[in-house]
Amino acid sequence: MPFDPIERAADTWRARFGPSSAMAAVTSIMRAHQILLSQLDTLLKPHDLTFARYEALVLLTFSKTGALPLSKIGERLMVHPTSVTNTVDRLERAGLVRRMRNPKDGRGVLAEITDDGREVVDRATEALMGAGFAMTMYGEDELQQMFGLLRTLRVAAGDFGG
Amino acid sequence: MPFDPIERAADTWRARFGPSSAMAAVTSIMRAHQILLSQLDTLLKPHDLTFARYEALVLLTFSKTGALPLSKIGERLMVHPTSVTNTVDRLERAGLVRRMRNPKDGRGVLAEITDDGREVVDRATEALMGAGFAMTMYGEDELQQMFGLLRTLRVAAGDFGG
DNA sequence: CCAATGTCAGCCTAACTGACATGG
DNA sequence: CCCATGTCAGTTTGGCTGACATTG
Repeated sequence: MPFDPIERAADTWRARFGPSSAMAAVTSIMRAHQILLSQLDTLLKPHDLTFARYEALVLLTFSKTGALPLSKIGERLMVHPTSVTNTVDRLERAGLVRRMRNPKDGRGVLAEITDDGREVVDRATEALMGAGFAMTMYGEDELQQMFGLLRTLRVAAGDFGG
Repeated sequence: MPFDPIERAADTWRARFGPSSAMAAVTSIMRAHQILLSQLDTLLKPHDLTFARYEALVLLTFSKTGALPLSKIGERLMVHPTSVTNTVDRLERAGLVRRMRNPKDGRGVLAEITDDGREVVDRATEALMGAGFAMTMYGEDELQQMFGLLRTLRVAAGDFGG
């Protein structure tokens, strides 16, 4: 591929419909997501994790007791309740978390990370950090710039602050 | 949600593992993708399109004859051959494209956009542009900045230029 | 009685693997 | 003969809706 397909599309778009920078930015985000997910999942595959499951495991290691209500997990990772059930199901089948009744709320369920889970997440983290999260083409300032730019989108979507 | 969950995770991460800006940037891209896809798909739903199918249709309108080999579509949109087959299947079932034998290569198949397809893509484009591609929180300079930043990632992934 | 939590069944989308038929 | 193109079957993943039981 000798040319940038997104830039090419943006040029055609501009000639046809008008301003195209929003379309080019959106398409770039879509493609960046695809690239990163593919590379991260490849790094995580030897540990039998996907990025979604890895994120859930890391979140559990961040809590004092290693356990969180499923509702909290969904809130923090911003995923649908049924997706949390699904993710925890898979982690539980792999022996990386266990479900417990929430002693403080009979309606709730806690996901608690197991010793195996802690080992797996440590090794997976090592792999991801060794690969610089597939972002080694960026300098520190660029990474912060990207975080800042995208935060505008997240705020507008009502992710937080509100 | 009173605080930024990604920033919170980055702080915990930094205290635990060290530098976290790569992780924060990656997580931001993942979330941005999720937000945009949800909003764009909502805009496209009345037209019975997903963003992936919309992109394929637009690509066809960009070609002189309104037809492209499936292999070309996969290359431009950077998706797997079986995904192209799947996308074209759905578009064909909806009557928006039709399959034709490629006169220049007996192995190949062309997807050609139909008159219905052109009407649908025009109306869908109108909807997306009316909503500013869900990027109205950004100024022109920020959109270009984002495109430029993400291009570094796409180049590193070998998307083009080589 | 209403709200919150989580599960379940079921559906849709997209991506992938491996196998395969066809044609250059 | 090898390569390219596209399809097919089957698997995995995640996201969603709607219904439901349980508990606060």
